[in-house]
Amino acid sequence: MDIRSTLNLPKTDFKMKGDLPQREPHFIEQWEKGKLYQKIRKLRQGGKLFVLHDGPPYANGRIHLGTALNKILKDLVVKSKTMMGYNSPYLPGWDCHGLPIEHQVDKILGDKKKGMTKVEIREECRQFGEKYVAVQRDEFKRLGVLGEWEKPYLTLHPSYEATIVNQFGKFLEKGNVYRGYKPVHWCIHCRTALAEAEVEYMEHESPSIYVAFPLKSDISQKLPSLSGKRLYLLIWTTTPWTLPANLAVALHPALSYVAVEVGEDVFIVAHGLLEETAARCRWKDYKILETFKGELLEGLHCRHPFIQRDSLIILADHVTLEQGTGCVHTAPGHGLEDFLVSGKYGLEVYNPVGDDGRFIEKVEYFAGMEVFEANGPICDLMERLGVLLFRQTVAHSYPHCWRCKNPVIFRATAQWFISLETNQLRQKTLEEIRKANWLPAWGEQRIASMVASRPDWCISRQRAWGVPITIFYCQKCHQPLMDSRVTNWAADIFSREGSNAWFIKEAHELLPPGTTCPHCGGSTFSKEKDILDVWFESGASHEAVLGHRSDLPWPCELYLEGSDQYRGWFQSSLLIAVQSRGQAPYRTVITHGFFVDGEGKKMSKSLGNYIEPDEIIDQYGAEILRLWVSMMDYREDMRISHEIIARIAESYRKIRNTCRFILSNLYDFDPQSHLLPLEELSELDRWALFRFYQLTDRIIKAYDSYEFHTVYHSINNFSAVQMSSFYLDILKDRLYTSAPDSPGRRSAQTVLYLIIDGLARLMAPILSFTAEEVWQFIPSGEGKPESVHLSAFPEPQLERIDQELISRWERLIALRQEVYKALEIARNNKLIGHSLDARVILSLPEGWRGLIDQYLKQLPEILIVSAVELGDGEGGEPYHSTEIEGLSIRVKKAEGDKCERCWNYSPSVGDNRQFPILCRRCVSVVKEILPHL
RNA sequence: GGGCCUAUAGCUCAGAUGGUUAGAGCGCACGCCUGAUAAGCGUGAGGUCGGUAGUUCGACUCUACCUAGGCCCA
Repeated sequence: MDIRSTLNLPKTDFKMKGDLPQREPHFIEQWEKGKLYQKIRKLRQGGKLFVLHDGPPYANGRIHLGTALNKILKDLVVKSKTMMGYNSPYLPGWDCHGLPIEHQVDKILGDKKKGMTKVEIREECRQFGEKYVAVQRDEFKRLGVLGEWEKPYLTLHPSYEATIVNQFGKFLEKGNVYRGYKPVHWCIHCRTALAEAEVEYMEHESPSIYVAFPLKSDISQKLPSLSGKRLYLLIWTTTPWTLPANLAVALHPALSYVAVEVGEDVFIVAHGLLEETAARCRWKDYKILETFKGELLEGLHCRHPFIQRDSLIILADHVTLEQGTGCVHTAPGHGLEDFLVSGKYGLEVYNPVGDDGRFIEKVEYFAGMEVFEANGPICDLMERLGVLLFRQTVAHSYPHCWRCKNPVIFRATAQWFISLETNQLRQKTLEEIRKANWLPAWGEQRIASMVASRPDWCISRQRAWGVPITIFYCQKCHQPLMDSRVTNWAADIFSREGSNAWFIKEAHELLPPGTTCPHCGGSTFSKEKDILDVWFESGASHEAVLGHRSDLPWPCELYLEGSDQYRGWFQSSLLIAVQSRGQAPYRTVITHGFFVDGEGKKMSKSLGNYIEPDEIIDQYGAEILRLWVSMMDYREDMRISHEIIARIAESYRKIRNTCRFILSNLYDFDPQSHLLPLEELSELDRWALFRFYQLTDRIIKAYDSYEFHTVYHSINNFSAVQMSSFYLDILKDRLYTSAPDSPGRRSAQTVLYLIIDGLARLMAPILSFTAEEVWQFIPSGEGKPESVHLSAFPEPQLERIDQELISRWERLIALRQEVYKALEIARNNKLIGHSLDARVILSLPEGWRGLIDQYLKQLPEILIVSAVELGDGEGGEPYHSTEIEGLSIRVKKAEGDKCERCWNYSPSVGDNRQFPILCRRCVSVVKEILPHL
């Protein structure tokens, strides 16, 4: 007789090896063909809404780990909310306009661009953007992310463009839009503004000069000892050509300054830079007359060194002791920091330099001169005037035009701004920040302090690829036509023809008929050339996407992006929403950290620590990437390295194998007919089920609070500890050796079925592929949906849990751990190999007698040994437990022979003449299975 | 340089309101099994909690500073 054929050994087609890179695409195909996403929508129709509004990624390249991580997190949220019963649609979108795309297209076009019209260039950009939308869409789908991929929202859609213009109109309408000046990088060769991304830093030679600004104000009140002296503030600069635009000298409020007497003159410089300055200016004998903080001089005036004009002394935090004199020449029209600080003092953003890089007419001495050429003459003049104390040439890193490679200048140009003060926009925005829920909580303070201190929003970009700023200029009086009626008219046209209309049509074709200039009555207009900042575009997404469909209401529940978006999308969205609706577009904002390498360092292609999503997907599967995302606490930076990925892949195998083992023992289980009620389950099985209920509760709570790493750790622990090493290990004997339909076996199978059914659901948001695969192998219970993603999380059923039962079993487990230490010693002494070789003799402390008496019969099963006895036993020193005081354990070789069927040792083996190789228990089972024998 | 954040075993995480020998899983080492087998089981070795100085009877947990790193600004 073949003994093995009388056993119920595990059987399954569920593969031990995941083969995820091969298997996953099949599931994606299956989901698409089966219209899974649409079925989910239908199923959840009418359920409570939970809308995560997708922040549009930028469509200018393939996805990287950061984008993958963001999309996976969103998918975890949407899937988990869906399985909690919410109706949680996911409409993805893309940011398609803007410099990064135009810049790439510029590179591709090269010189060809010069002969092209704006419309033609824009067409190239559109194709580029759409190409990457398609690429990224496939990459996101490959990650297992479910959503409305067929009809995503794109910022280049005509309807979206119209929304942008409408939203701009809201700012116009309330008077928040104004025209101002702001310094930008400017290439005088190409005669164009450059973005930061378009300048390259290269070595450049500049003059390095020290210039004395005579103090004009009377200082005797503040520093009487200096009264009557010839005082100068000494500044340092490497751009003499910006001196004609000097309007101020900045000091640091808290730094220490000195007034040093050198002959007849007294110079004011930072104390920390005195030595260096003195050496350069060749001051042989100098004397410190006074020491004071920079803030003391605030508001006093100097004279400009060669122009009949005053220069204000101001305070600025950007003043440092790195180089110079601690007194910083400030030209609001030629420096960003200068510009920002000068706003506080109401200084004019004065720019005396034209598009061609030449000084304008009214500049004394240097009108018409090109700025770089003016450096020498300016220094010569100052030398003659005796205000130049030092002059040298230095080589330093200086911005150059990425295209023509010439040095660029910083020059204020006309820009459109949105005022944050008009209508108390800043104030209202801060109030809305307080009302929203920020995760992590510190995010609230972070964005609040940013909004509180940010300058007005500069919305102008001197570019082609974007939505135009829909403002016209009267040809007659040159006043801008700022009217939301005009804006909305343009929006209407855009909604039909797209924003290209602005570049194709003439101004009069874009204006309501009969439009006249409110200032002069003029009726001919020209179009603004600037386009809108792309942050304005993506910031309008809530208006474009939400509030138009019943399942996508405004505001939404959640925004979920990287922590860089406090400055970006969270803020631009908020400003637009507050302006237009007086309310934040989101109730909750979650941020995640950035991915870094195994040492916590930023990844870069040049450092060689860069990992592409494809590397992981091709080698391990998207599932491993999903598991990585879930394992990490995303609120902090997330480390990734080949080691980390390898670890994850290993833990995946453990989870997969646990599932496989459970499935392999359900091959003959039909839940419809074999499922036993709770009361008929064995105590151990109930223990397992209760632990699973607890797990369910913990996991659902973790999902609900977006703590996915807790889900991962819980599942991991459960499958390794509770299941694999304890429950399943014990169960093998019962599953394999009992009669197939015996109550004990069906009891175990009932619990295994309930656990695997629930586990598949609980892990589905994270392990979307594996859960689906497992799902297909689970015997069909009542009303089992075709996809795990159409199911719901299991009920925790906490009320069914018998806490006392659990406590009793916790003690039994503690005992088991101690017995295993004793078994290990016996194993090392070659007394036993397998634990079934052993007979265990327990000597119990007082408090354990009752419990063990109660479970004595079951102990061999629980301990997986052949026999357990109570008493002191004989021979040698027993193992004294360190964890349970008073417990000692003896391990002996089991008595009797090994039953060839169940591998337990028993004196009963050999008793039965018909089956001499079987123990008593197996004899009866075999007789039951094979009654004819 | 500024704002915000992070720092617990090789890896990923736990460690309310400060209080016994700092926990888990994985990995690792060694062993067992060969009826979960490119699996399963067991035992064990690994941290003094980034550093320094404080507060306290007592700090991984509070304070300051420093170091390393991240995001955003400059």
